[in-house]
Amino acid sequence: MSPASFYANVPRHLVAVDCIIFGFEDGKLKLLIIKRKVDPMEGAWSLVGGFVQEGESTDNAAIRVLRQTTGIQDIYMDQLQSYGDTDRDTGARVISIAYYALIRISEHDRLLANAHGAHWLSLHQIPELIFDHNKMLNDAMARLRDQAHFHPIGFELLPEKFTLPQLRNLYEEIYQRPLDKRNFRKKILAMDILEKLEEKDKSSSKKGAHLYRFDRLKYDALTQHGLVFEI
Amino acid sequence: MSPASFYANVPRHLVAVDCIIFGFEDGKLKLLIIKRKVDPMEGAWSLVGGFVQEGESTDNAAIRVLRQTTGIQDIYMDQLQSYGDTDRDTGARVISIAYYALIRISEHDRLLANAHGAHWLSLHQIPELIFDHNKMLNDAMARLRDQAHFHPIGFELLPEKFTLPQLRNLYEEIYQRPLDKRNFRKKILAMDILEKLEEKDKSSSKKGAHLYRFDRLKYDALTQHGLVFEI
DNA sequence: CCAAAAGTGTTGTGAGTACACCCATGC
DNA sequence: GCATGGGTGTACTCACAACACTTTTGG
Repeated sequence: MSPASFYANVPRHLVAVDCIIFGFEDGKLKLLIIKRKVDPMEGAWSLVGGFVQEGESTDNAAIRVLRQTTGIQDIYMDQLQSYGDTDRDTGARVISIAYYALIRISEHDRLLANAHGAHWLSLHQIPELIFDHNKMLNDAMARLRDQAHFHPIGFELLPEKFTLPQLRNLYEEIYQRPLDKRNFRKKILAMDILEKLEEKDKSSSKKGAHLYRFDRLKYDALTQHGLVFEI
Repeated sequence: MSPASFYANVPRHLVAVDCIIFGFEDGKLKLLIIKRKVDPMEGAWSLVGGFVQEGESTDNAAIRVLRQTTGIQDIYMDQLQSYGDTDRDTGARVISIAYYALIRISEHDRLLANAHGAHWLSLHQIPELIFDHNKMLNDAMARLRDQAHFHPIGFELLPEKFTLPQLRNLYEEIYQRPLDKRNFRKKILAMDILEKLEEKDKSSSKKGAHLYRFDRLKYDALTQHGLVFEI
């Protein structure tokens, strides 16, 4: 059997990527979604998605789709899993590979996203999404919780400089449960991976909270020597 | 834009499934692999795989491919992740969705597998596999370790009746480190999810070890009430 | 009787958790 | 001067880890 004949006559499929994009703003976890512009389900809420092109890796497809649809780029992104039920897309048989992403919401991102018709919605206000997108979101939330537990990915959602109350608030959102203030500080500071800055952020209190910066180099070094991140 | 025109003119792709199939025999974790029968790389070692057919979900494709290639069916199987680099398959651009599976190796399975040209190899003896299959295997091992830690999937690899030394041996293989005999017994028995049988297995000692059975119903019930499996 | 694997308890330690008051400052 | 959120220390509990001897029985 020649190579040509092995790969020939094999059915081909539409392959899409869908992005579950998390952000953190005003103390709330948020999701970026858009109004679908094409039939079927035109006008319904949808994750950001698009088709994998020829000669394009699926990872690159996710990056491209995100940039084209929202103007966002250079962010933390990882594959979630693929969704391959035959009837998941009501318009055609489409196999979709879901990616989840974490971004720092800033005015810049917000403006770009808005210009592209994308919206940040609080996780508690997510409407019915098309197809199996709600399931993708649930799976992504579960993955986010799992990842956050043992990997320092929370910092991908915060500005470069952040306060400990902000950081704790973020993890409370991710885990959906309150965390003790003192124990949280103790644990995160004990890891010795944060750089304490002189500046204070007075935007949320009169006293002001110290700003910190995540020291990735230090984190990498300590990880080499057996440090296990855990929050 | 009509539905037809949205999905038309979108490039289509070959989509494969590849199965990382773990078994446990003679106190060793093993992997089921085959000799590839087609070019390119004919004769090289490969994971069990095949193409997703039209009108077939990817989950079902994995089940079908496994059955057709090895005669094995009705086993624990879960999606790992997809692999979408453009040049991962040297014969054509193929997007592959990897599944990992756990099976109880028995004479029955072994004969079937052999008849289909499949071989069980100890994890320490895995040769170079085609394409990115070694990477898939590594990812699957990592997933297996993660899953085994908090989910009772180890039992999928053991016969219905097993001894505690067998069970401990299995986890030592999965984690690649020795586990304390007493602490292991204490922990697993404390969960109260094993049924102790009267019979003993004398195949590996003169004294004989008690046989146990995993009580899934009890496990499910206890899980409802907050039990967290952990080994 | 002895080799070989199965089975059995206790103790120390470190991490997790619970918990209440003072501090700094803008208004 | 007071309201608001930021910051700090201690004590208890429990799960984990370390560890050595007895039991059973086939040969």
